[in-house]
Amino acid sequence: MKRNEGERKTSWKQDPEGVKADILAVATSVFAESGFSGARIDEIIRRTKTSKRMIYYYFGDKSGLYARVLEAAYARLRKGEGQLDLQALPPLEALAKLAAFTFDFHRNNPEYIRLITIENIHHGKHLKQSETIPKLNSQIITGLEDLCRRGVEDGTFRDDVDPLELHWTISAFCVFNISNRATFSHLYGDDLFTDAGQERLRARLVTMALDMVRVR
Amino acid sequence: MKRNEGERKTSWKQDPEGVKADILAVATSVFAESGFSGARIDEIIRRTKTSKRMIYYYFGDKSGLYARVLEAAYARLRKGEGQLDLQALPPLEALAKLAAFTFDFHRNNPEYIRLITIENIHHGKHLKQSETIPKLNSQIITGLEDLCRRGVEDGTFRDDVDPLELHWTISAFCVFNISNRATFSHLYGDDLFTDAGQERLRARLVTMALDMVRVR
DNA sequence: AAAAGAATGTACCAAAAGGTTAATTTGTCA
DNA sequence: TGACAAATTAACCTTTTGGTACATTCTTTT
Repeated sequence: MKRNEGERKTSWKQDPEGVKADILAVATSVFAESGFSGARIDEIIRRTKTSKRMIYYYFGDKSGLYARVLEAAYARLRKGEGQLDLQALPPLEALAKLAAFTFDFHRNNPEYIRLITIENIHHGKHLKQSETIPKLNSQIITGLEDLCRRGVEDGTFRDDVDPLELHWTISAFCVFNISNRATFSHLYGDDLFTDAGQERLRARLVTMALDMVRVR
Repeated sequence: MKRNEGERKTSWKQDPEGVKADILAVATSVFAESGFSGARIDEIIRRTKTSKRMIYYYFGDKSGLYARVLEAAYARLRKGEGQLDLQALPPLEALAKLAAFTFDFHRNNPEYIRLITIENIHHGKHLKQSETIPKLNSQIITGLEDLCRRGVEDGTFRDDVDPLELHWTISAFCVFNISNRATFSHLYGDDLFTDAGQERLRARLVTMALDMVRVR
């Protein structure tokens, strides 16, 4: 695949969307792997079919690229949840499904969580530049509000449940599972990160979520 | 305070421990503020009373310095817990105290959590170099094992409680509260991070911890 | 088909950043 | 007290790194 030294690429197709998508995909991996400051523009470009110039042509600078990567990560994270169709289920079942799904989804997509963790290290400064992300995320809260309202109406939920607190708790569980895996497993062993361990943690989360809302 | 240009410091006291402590304290702040790759050696040294050479003299290189910073952070984190004297309380009360204390302690010492989060971004590679940290952390688990044993004996705890899972859950709650604050509060508002909100979250954690172990 | 503009590749640059060299001062011990 | 080791300072060096200048090729429009 490697071209000879000094040989110049003498012909190509214009493909702005393809180039942007290529860069974004690779940048997602590299940023998730090494953090914002640790990621190297040259490393990103090396794994890409295009040239360094294109990053600056389309994304302005390293921060701009990271902001777009983060945006895409949030979009895909919330897109999954949106497809759950929680309205179709009784409230308690819907909550159980949401919690279990979130756990699995984060587990299967650790890159997104890592990007969010990295963003927190940098005090959320790229997030503040985005206009699309806040809209995306309000959906999950309105979804939970809906769920709680239905639960209260049919008598299965207590009436003092805070949807935001519920979301916070589920997120804490699912995010920690990814973001602190390296140190936790090194200090305390792998037991909770085996398939069996993860199933136990997921069951624990579902139990906790249901206990938070259920009438006593 | 600024000395004139070119003026050379012509007299000083030797103070290895003081210099090391100075560097460690400043490096803790700078690493916690900017991450490992984002932190600048020059910035660390600028906030220090000593000169750049001293970092390399005492800590080898940037990674070595970070490893020591992380070590110190873990030590102070666990030291707090060690002073709780949980043996003096009935198991359920002891667990409630531990959970609430951990929540407050992490909240009051966000730098340590940030350092651990940063270490996770870097896949725990500095942690692997440390020999003292694993020993420190095993204490918290043996403490919880003790607690569970006492609880089972006096009939207040179920007999299938996993101390490690308990620790994992408490950590998830307390760590997420710090590590994801920037993005969470930006997306969903500050409500849970006000004093009142934090009290609710702490109460929630205690409830959850007790529910995990209590006989039904 | 010519011109204009968008997209792309290559070579290069200036500054930043981690790290080192060499000299100077302080402390210790025979 | 004088030599030797430890501690410290200031200046310097090398590589890395994000970013840019400029030329070239593709695409569209007139």
